Amino acid sequence: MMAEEQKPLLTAANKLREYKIKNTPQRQVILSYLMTSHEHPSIEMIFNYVRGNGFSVSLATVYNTLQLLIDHNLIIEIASDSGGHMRYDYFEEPHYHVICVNCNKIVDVFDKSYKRLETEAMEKTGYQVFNSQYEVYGLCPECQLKLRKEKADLD
Amino acid sequence: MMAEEQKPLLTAANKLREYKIKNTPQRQVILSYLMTSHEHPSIEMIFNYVRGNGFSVSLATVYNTLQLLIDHNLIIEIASDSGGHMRYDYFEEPHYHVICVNCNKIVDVFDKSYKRLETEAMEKTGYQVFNSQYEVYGLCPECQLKLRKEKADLD
DNA sequence: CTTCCTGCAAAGCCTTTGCATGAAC
DNA sequence: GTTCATGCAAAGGCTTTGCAGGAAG
Repeated sequence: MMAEEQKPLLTAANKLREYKIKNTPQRQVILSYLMTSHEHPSIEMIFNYVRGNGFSVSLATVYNTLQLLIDHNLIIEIASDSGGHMRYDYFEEPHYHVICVNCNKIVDVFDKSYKRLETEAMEKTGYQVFNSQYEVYGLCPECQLKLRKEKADLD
Repeated sequence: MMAEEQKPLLTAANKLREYKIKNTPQRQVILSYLMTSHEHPSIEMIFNYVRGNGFSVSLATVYNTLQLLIDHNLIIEIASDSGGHMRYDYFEEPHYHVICVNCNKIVDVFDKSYKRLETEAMEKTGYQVFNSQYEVYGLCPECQLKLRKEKADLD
């Protein structure tokens, strides 16, 4: 097992140091949650996670911290549409998201080929491109079953 | 010149009829605005546009109408990030968006090759895919100049 | 004639802000 | 010791809701 997986809080602390962001317990917990879970959590999930692990935190701090991490390009914001709540994701390896429109579960696909379009975008528009995001919307396998069953029950 | 370009309100009315959506002046104006302008307007821009053209409308109706059009897959919502305001776009021909992070201008690129990834997403995740969106973030040519000038003025 | 859209105002919710305390470096 | 993060509570802004009147089909 890799050291990083054993001490996520330490890994997060190091990452903060690397980016010259002042280390606080709240920031370490929030970042380590984003780095290790693959839940793409919402603000509320993050807030509950931090408190649930015995750390004090306020919503204001969650908002502040997420904005800070976004500004440093450590994480990205995902518009999860149905429900209208933003979700957050540690973004080291380029990947795209497949989002369930029913339960909002988000799955990663680690294929960065979509990044190739950044060049085309630059050439066709003259924009100086920094970044791009690809998102796919559909129904996850569980929700496909659930909805099929609900429909069957109506018959 | 094509007929559609001459009578945008009529075209919008027909589109509503085609989708079996009850025709009202507000809906016609909103849809025709989205179909003809390439501004990817925000809620507020739509509200002002409708009133500016001599039609009565309330914010509640703008929200209702946009949600209705989204539910019928006539338009899509774009998360324009900086500023946090949603933008709306008539979405007939598949295309992706290049968004200026400084002035929020959104430009279309009509290359649907990104849609090919939907198949991969389906195979890799088991999701039943409906839809996908690709967005590129950068600086538009005008803002590149503006920011370069501002920087020069500091010297 | 029935359905259901509009628009107002109120309610609701999420996010941001200001400021005092206290922690990080 | 200085800087700056935290957290509370209050303010702010956007979006939704309920309901009465009225338009669309």
